[in-house]
Amino acid sequence: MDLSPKYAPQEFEKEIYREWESKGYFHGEDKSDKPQFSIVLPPPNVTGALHMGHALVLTIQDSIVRRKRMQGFNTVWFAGTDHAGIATQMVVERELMKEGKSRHDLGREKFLEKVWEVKDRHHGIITNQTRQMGASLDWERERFTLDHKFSKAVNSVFVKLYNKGLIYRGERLISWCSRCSTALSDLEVEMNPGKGKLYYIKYFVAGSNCSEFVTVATTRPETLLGDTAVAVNPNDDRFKHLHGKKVVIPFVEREVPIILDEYVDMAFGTGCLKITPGHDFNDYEIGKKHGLDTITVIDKNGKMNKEAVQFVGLNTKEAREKILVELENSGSLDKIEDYGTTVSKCSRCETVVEPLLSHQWFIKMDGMAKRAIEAVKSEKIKFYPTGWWEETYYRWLENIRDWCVSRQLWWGHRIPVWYCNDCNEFVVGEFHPLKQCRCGCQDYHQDNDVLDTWFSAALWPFVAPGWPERTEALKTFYPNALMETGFDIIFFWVARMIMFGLEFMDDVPFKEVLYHAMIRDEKGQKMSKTKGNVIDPLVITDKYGVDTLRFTLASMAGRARDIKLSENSIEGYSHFMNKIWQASKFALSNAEGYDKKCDVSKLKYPLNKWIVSRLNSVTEIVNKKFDVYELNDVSETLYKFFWHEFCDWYIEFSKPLINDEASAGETKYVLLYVHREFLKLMHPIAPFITEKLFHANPLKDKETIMLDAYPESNKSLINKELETDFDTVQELVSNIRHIKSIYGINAKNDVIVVSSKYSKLINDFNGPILKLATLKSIKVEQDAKSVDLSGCIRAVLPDVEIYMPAKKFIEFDKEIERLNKKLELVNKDLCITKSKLDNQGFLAKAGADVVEKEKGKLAEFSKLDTELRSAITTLETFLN
RNA sequence: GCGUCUUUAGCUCAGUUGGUAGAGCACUACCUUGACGUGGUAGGGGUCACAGGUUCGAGUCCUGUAGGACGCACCA
Repeated sequence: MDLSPKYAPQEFEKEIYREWESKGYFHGEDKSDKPQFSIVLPPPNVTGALHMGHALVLTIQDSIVRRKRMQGFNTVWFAGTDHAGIATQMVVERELMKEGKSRHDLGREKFLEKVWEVKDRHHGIITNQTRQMGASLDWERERFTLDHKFSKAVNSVFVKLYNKGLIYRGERLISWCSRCSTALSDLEVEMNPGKGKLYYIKYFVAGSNCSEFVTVATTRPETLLGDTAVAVNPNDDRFKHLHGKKVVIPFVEREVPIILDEYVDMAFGTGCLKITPGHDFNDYEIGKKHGLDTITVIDKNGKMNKEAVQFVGLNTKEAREKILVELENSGSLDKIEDYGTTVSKCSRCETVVEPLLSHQWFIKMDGMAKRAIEAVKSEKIKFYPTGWWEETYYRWLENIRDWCVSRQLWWGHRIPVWYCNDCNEFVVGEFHPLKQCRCGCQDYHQDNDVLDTWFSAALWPFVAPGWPERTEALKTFYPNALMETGFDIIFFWVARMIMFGLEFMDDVPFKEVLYHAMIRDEKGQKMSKTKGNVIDPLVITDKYGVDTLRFTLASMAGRARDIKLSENSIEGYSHFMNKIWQASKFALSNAEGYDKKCDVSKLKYPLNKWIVSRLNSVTEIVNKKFDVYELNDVSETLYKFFWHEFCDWYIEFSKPLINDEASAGETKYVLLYVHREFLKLMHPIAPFITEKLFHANPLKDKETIMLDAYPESNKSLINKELETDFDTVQELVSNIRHIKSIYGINAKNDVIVVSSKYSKLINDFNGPILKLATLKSIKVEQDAKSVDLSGCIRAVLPDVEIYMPAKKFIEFDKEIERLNKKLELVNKDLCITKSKLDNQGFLAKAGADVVEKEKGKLAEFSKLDTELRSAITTLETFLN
């Protein structure tokens, strides 16, 4: 097969993916003798376009999945997309807004038709982009979180929870977004610090004829219309004379009691707190405790309602301004201070949320939360990276509040509750009730609200394989082996999946959870369209190839919480892909004449033994790191091995062997063999380039690399001694290159090496050393006596002395200076080691192996020291 | 306020159970070496935030201080 001169991924990626998918390689079996590996894709929003976050998810999960598949697991990666309630509805509402229309102009049915159209349009986009990333998802099992069967599952869950008493309908204070016009759960509200003011307002004591008053401090004067009490701390002496009295709320002229509650902080503000149970969560609690009325003064559109006397119809901001003016005029406004406060905003649209009293559906969480905590504590579920998220998870679950699951939207799973048209009694059931109501009426209407998107998402691990049907797939693939997701949705999603999994399957939904980092720009800023710092994965893959992006992301997927991504770093990794391409070209163009019967366990040449040993050592590390999901280490290990061992040393050393008939057959085989095995190791992270090159390798042993076996380390092929020896050879070459570089010697020259220990080794590698160190000849001597040292540049490494006759280059003073520098370094090492060994405490308390090691070092450094000194003395005699 | 994490070379980060600090990028010099200039070779560059403590020995363990990030809860 001819390979193009440069790495050009655009030429083969799409075709390879098509081939994989059409041959059904991604599909796992419902029933199989093989062990299962299952994982669900966190379903992307149907309306979203692929961004770097997706690219990271797909890279990590696909890498893990591909390796497991290669390891022989019956592997399924469940594909799906999310209907994403508010987000999707907003997309369509925005489209309508351009025509000056609202969803109410269309009506529920027509509006939903439109949303489905949008869904169908976008679905193809996001799934194709997902394919483009190389994701080996089981598309045959693809689901949509609002498909028919999913709805069945959702209804069934709702009804079961209701029957167990875990779902209830209640009138409560909830966070309301007036823009989205829906209730939100606690998690969908973001608290941001903001600048505000603290207003001090006088409330006159009833019956005092405006002679007596209390001053309350508030950040939201417009809510005073809904005040139903004023609270003071019972221990506060300043207000003892007012206990039992009432004050008059301005404008509405309502008399409300002064109540006593320890909640009030005497030191803050005036020590006097106005209570508005209808528009503040703390006040609501106090109101409940003291049996106060709850008065709502703001409606669902964020406007003042009919309770708001002369302010009816104004929005809250207008109302505040007007109220302040009037308070000022009447002398009731004491003062205004700047005040740093927190503003609660809708996480979706950033509208300020209003606490509102309304009827909603809630799920009781405490019981399920306890089980969910236990599942992690008992390690039925293990978190990766270890030791990071457990605390956060426990804390949230320990303090969990009931989950408000109803949303006043149209797009989503409609709540399976039917109300009698006559008496308003409701029936909870999976289907429209057939029986007549207790009141005798037959007509029902379904609840208008839908469920929080995360309600259905929480069912994903068991609905994906078929629940509520008891399918074979469900039996095989539940619990999932792994859940992989961003830590930002640990509460939204992970915790809830665990709770629902335990509740409905009586088992954890997955055995391990792997959290990945957030992608940021190179400065650590969040990527956002408004900031203009977005790196589009599709632009990147067009330019550098999918494998480049995947490898970059994998290299950065470490334990860190942030990934700072720059195009620069991506470009760097594209060089690695090119390196693989180029080295492959070399290996493959030299394939002709390889020894077909070669057996890697019976190699003749040390160089070939060495690289096979290294391959197996690296394979061991890669597998170990893969097992604990440290993809950054996997990538780094592969990068270093391929570039700095296979290319820099093995390929270079192999050249003389390839040109020698005696060694050519074996060396060519090993070249191809290591190439093929490397491709397999690399395939999970960089699937396309490895598949492409695999087919070009004559040793290819499967129709696709995807289904080939992932390499296992063969320990009998690891030769640590040889690996260490080879380090010495590398050192030798480096030292010679170093001297030559310093003296500017470019020509081939002669070198004498004195070493009793390594003479055989150096002779074994004679040819390659000559080539890499650019030498004419290398002469190996057992001892230095037979060597004429005059005019030699000298280098010393443990058990090896190097002499380079170079009289015409040598500058004796310069050379002495160089060696003295070396000596200084060695002496520093020597000192440290000596002081250790002189230290009685060290000798007494350190482990024997450590002491031995130090002694070895001492011997080595002493020897270097002696040799360097003698070299310097010799040179000095030349000087004099 | 509480919790989790973080501070190592100019930048981005590794650093296993404590045993003399590493990589990539960037930088400097040299090399038009038949796989690759998207390359090669050599090199410079670090009081491991600070202060204590444990230890024969601390980047690594403990305590505190100061930066930084995130999460949770908030005093109206």
